[in-house]
Amino acid sequence: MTERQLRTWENLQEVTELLRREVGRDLWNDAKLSEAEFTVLAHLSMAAKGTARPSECARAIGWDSSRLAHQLRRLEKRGLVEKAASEAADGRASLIALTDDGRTAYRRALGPHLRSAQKWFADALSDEQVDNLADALETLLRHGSHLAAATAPTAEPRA
Amino acid sequence: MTERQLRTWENLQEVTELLRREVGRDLWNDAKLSEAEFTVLAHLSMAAKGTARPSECARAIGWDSSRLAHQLRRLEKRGLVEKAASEAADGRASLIALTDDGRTAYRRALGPHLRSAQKWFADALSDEQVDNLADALETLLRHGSHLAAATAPTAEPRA
DNA sequence: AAACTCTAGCTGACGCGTCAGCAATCCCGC
DNA sequence: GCGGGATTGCTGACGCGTCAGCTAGAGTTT
Repeated sequence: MTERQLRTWENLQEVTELLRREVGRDLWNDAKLSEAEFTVLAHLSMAAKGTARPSECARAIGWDSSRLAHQLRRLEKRGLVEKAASEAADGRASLIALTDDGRTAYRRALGPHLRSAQKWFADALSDEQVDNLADALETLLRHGSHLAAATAPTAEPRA
Repeated sequence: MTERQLRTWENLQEVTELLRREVGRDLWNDAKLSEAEFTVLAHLSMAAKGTARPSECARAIGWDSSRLAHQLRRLEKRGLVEKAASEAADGRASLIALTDDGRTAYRRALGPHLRSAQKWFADALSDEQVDNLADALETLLRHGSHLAAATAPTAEPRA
């Protein structure tokens, strides 16, 4: 790695840690939600009737099932989510549902959260910078997904 | 925020979470060190004689003192760091020192860690993409520091 | 010197995220 | 039908990071 690449890599870590912390703090101050809680509530709010299966939800937001299960336990403790009876044929399936409190909390959080992202991120960059950043991120994402697929945790077709 | 800005913001979060996880995993597999441990060991390795004051170290790596204290406790438990007698005039000061194990662990981790960063980050991007990314990150960092300074936790000159 | 304030350093509580591992269910080939 | 693998969902352990709050020494004010 060149000096420039290394510096940029370090900068990436520094910037993302800063943004993560500050936007997370804003979200907590504005709406008493963590970023993780917001993410789950957002997905459930999109879903028809505010219900979803854990596995489907996990896939949609890119988490593993364990991470989601832990988060659901915390959300349930806060009363923002509840387990619903699943009518699926599959006996393994369960169903999670947004409570009224959960829906309200999400609705109240959405606006401030977007404003916070704008304040810390969008306000800083020109249109051209956004385009360039988007390009680099897409490249990194493709590259990363490609590499990750090679070490796939999902059953790999035996070579 | 425009649609494009929002998508880029979401992509930024997704990419950085991916890189954080994968590079962290590599570091653990290669050298049995967490990213946080590596960061502290790196700073102490730079320092003359492998010793530093907590406050100075925290400032250098951009952590608050609490975060560093917790990490030092874990590092000490692993025997990679130890408290040294401070000869400073200031009775509050303490001194932390790299142990031999700590220095060895860092030396062994450095190469693989750089290779991992190259694999996940530098290999993906063209020189031009790196330049553009560096530009955007610098802008975000300046913007963020500026905003953070306004909400300064450090004693603000009374208005 | 007493009182105030600032700085250095630490700790406990708590939410987050990874990993290893478990139980139940489903599905497929025999 | 039955045994083996895959999928779904969960849990406990443990390291990380934030916050509130504490002690103690240092510098300043009155």
